[in-house]
Amino acid sequence: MAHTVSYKPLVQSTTERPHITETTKTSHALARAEAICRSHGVRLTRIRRTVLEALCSSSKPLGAYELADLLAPGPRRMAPITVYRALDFLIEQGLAHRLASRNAYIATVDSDGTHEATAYLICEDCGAVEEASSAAFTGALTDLLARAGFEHRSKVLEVAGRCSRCQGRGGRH
Amino acid sequence: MAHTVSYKPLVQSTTERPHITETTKTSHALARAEAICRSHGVRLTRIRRTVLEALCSSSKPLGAYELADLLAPGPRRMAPITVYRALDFLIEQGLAHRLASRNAYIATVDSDGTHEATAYLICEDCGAVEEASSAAFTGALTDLLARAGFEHRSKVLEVAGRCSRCQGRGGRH
DNA sequence: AAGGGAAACGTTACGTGATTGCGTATCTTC
DNA sequence: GAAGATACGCAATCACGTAACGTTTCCCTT
Repeated sequence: MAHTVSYKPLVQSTTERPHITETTKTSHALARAEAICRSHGVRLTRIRRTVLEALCSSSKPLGAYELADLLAPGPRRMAPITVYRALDFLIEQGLAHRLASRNAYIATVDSDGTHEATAYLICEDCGAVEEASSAAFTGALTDLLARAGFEHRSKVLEVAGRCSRCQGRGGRH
Repeated sequence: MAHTVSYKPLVQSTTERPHITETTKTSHALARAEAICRSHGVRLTRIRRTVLEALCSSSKPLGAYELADLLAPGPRRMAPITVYRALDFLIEQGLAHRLASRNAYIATVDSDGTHEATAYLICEDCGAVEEASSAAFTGALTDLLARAGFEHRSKVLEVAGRCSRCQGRGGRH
């Protein structure tokens, strides 16, 4: 079956302002993903890879339906379930992350297996998201959980506000 | 117009295991809510109060549609938008909190206006949620944000796992 | 008390995010 | 190359949240 995946280079929509060319970042992340999947004994199929690529090359988190449109534009877009399955896989492997407060997904940047607590800083102006962590923060959170006797499985630390770049640009547009 | 609000005492659904009788907690919270609303110059209407009561007397977070059913059971349940409006109000006043990772809502316990960072510990076994915070945690997060030059507006700090009580009960049921 | 403006609520419909169920294809292993 | 497991296709549906617009209630002023 031919089944061409009409995948586009994912230029940022022209209404956005791309910060940097993300090609390098993307290829790095992909190489890392390949390695991780090999070591985990799981398959990074074409769909999963294209979803990950899309997440990597976007400067902002993407919704599942947005991904569906990006990966197979036009009237016959990818079925939601297909995207969700790919996302579930990527999240399980620690390659992507779900932003619960946004119903959107981003590629994980760090994730070197270091068990650091990561806060996601979501800019409400430009939509960009950056990961932030520190030893003090990780320590304090770990301590907090220990004292509560809580056995954590997943942490969702999301902070909404304005990134430093957008603060410089005066009031909210 | 008669328009009786068929509000029931909100006994927990019998399939759940209520930890304690929450009546005292609820009345305390309601008194506090009244006071806060008076001081803010806003109105704690009947709908808003009943929604808050429901949240207080529940041992686990409630979804908006769950609330709609609780507050007006039967075929003619409360319209979603009504519940959402009440929830928006309660959240604005700091009386309730939205758990983004769960699409559910809980009554705020602390909220003495202290600007502490609060983590919500969500037990995946029993569904209970507890608030946790510490000076170290607040400090570390504040520091993290400052160093990133990030101006925060709202924080979502949710940790999923198993509470101390459920860990005692062996493997996940 | 009458009136006028704002806030709260009712009703309907809709948009988006996410999942269920089931069948088919593809890969892996022996 | 047959069997089992994994991944994907397809359709329908559920769950969460919001838009738009009209009506009621409250509160303040006159």
